This record gives sequence, C-alpha cells and structure tokens, in this order.
Amino acid sequence: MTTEDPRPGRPRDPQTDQAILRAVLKLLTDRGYAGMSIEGVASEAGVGKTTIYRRYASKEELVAAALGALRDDLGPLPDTGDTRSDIVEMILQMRQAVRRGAGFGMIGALLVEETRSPELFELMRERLLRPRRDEAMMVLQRGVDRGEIRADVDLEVAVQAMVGAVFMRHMFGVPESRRRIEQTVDMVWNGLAVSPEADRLPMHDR
Amino acid sequence: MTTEDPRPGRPRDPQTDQAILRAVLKLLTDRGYAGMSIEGVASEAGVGKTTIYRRYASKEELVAAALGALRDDLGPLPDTGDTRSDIVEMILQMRQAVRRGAGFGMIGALLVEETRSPELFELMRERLLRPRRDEAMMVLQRGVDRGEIRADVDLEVAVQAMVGAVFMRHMFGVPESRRRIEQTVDMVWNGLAVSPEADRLPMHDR
DNA sequence: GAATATTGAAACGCTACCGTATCGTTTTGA
DNA sequence: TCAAAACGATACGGTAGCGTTTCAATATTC
Repeated sequence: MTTEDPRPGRPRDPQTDQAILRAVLKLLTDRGYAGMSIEGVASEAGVGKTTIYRRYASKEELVAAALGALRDDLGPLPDTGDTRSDIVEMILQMRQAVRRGAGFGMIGALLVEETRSPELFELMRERLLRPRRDEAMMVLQRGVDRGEIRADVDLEVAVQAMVGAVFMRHMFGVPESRRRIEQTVDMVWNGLAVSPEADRLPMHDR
Repeated sequence: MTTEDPRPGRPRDPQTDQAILRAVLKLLTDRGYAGMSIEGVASEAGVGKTTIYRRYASKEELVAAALGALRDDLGPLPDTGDTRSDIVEMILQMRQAVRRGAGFGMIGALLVEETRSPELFELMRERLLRPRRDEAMMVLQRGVDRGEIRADVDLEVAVQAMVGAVFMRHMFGVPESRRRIEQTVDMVWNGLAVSPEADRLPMHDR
C-alpha cells in the first residue's frame, strides 16, 4: 500500500507538511481555534496560503490533520520495582510532556470547541489523553500483580484522581512540584479513612 | 458609600447591565475569547454597541466585569452526618453548577487566554474555583473533626484528587454518574494499598 | 420647562481574513 | 528537453468586526 509516487511533477515537500502542522498546533495552543487564522498559519510556517489550501479544504480539516499527526513521545514506562515511585515518575513524565508540547492552552482550545466540533475533541482524546491513561493503568496493574494494590480497586478511577489532581492544581493556581505529586500519590495510596493501620511509612520522610 | 445618584440625566438601566454581562458569559462559553465579538454581545443582549462602549473600554475589561459579577449560587453545604455522603452530594452540586452556568467551555476559553491575560484566569479562580474548593475543604474538615478522616491528611490534595477525577472523566469522555462519583470517593477514602483492614464496608453494597 | 445623560440604530472608514486566481520559479519523471 | 505538479508571492472581491460618530427618542434632576 506504499504509494510509489508514480505521479509526474514536483513532489510535495514533507518538511513543508511538517512546518504547517507544527504552526497549527502552536497557534491553536496560544490563540485558540477561533483566534487561529489560515493566514497566520501560513506566516508562522513560512509558507504560502496556496500551499495550505492545496492540502486542506477547511480549517477543521487542517486542525484535524494536525491533531492526527500527534504522536506521543513519552519515554519508556518507569519501572523502579516500587509502584508508588513508578506512579510518581509517570506523572512527572506527563507533566513534562504537557510543558513541552501541546499544553493546557490546547486543551482549552478544544474544550471550547467541544460542542461545535466533537470530532476534534475526540481526536485529542485518542491521540493525547487515552494513550497516557492506558500507560498509567498498566503501571497500576503491575502494582496489583505485585500484590501492592488491592485487586478490587478500580484502576481507571485511580488514574482519574491522581492525574486530575495535577490538573486541578493548575486550575487553582497551586504551584506544582515533585513533592506535591508524591503527596498526592501517597494520599490516594493510603486513603483518607482513620484506621488502625494508619502508621504506614510515608514515602518522603522529612 | 452608596452612590445616591446625584447626577442629572437619564440613569443607566441596571437590566441593560445585566443583559450585557449575561451575554458575555454565554458567548465566552460557547465561542471562546477570540470568537466573542462586541457586536455579537450587543446583538445577543439586544443592546446597541454604543451602550457597551460607554461602559467598557476594551474586550478584556468587559470580560473582567462579567467574571467579576459572577456569584456562586451554590446551595447550602450538605450535612447528612456522614462525611462520605456529604462529599458525594457536594460533588454532585458542583456538577450541576457547571452544567447550569459557565461550564467547561468557559474554563477552556480562559485556559487558552491564560498566557495572554493571566488576570482573567485569576478572576475565574477567585470567583468560581476557590470558593468551591474552600467549601469542599470545610466538608472534609468536618470529617476530621468527627474523627472519620485522619488528621494528617492534606485536605487540599484530597479535594484536588476527587474533583479532578470528575474533570478527567470529562476529558477522557467517560460518562459521569452518581455511581461513579461514589466510586471515586470510596476509592480515595479507602486508598489503594493492600491492608489487613481491606474489608471495610463499601458505600454502595449492591 | 431646561439641562443632562442613556438608549438603540445607523453609518463611517479601517483592518484582518476569507477563499480563489494568477504569476513566475523550482523540482521532479519521462 | 518537456510536461506536470508544488512552491511563494501577490492581488482579487467579499465579509466581519473594529472603534467612533451622529441622531432622535427617552428618562431623570433641578
């Protein structure tokens, strides 16, 4: 199914493709969907408008292509032998990824557009959110297999809570830190309830 | 400090004020900041453009006024006697409030604008997010006072995790329900860790 | 009744962007 | 060398929104 390029004429420059999609992600992130213009993308990518219109018929198609081209450059799953440490490392990785690439701005842009174009939001779920959630659940599953995490725990809810806490800190304006992530994992790990077993070792003991 | 309106001339119509701010919130929510136009606000509010420009010098000022006028119509704090039930009810209340008023769309709109206008985001924190967080923490504090929640638990992190889970479900596209909220609270309540005390009564026992 | 300010409507010139078309140049295959 | 397609640049007419001005009608104080 590999297109052998049997067509005559000058082939499309793959670097141009890349530059366009990169520009879309950048402008989408810090201008929003409505604030992003095709001319802006062309200028940002150093490309003629024609070049964009030749590839994509509409703004939505263009954004969809940019989201579709997203690949996760998440590192390998952390595996320190200790599940709590693994979770902390994983969340730190996620935080790094959000900082580097499409961050909260892009989440916001698509959140606004969710009603109008659910497909775009779904695309982000597929490309950005779910892969990371799945990795997180694998880390937790390893904890279950090791006998560190109870088998009856709903791992999906656990991931929602721990990752959600990071998000809420951004919302509340609470500075994020490794310390705070450890605190979060510990809290979810140990639970809130008073219990005779309440003197489990804290992860960080300063 | 009550302005006694000693000025001559026709006074401003307070209903007009209200209509403008309501229109701003609506358009901000479902068009985003960049997608919201002054003319659109005027049209939505059934008001002349002049009337808006007389009050606000810029778009940012206008939006700030709309956010500043936000008041929480959160009901009374739930107090069933059981802290877990209280938490569940409170999260359900929040969910309702998000549905009725400025919802995920507005969060998205301000998230996009965060870099450009941090003051707007801060205003939302102040008016929308922190009041609810504070209420949530009061509910948890009551649990501590009752001896249901351990005193060494960081209540702020607990709130971040439980509310954040709701947010992440929206992000992941997982349908929300009372059942799922109960599950979340139970999970955070009991923690993940294997323990001899693992046979605590689940909140919903079907 | 006189003075004053607000209101909605309409029009202003201006800019940004739309989507399309045309251009000469460049890069490929035949 | 020639045909074909991609490229950046530029220009086109059209629309939407900008922020301002003018206007007649209305509401209020003195």
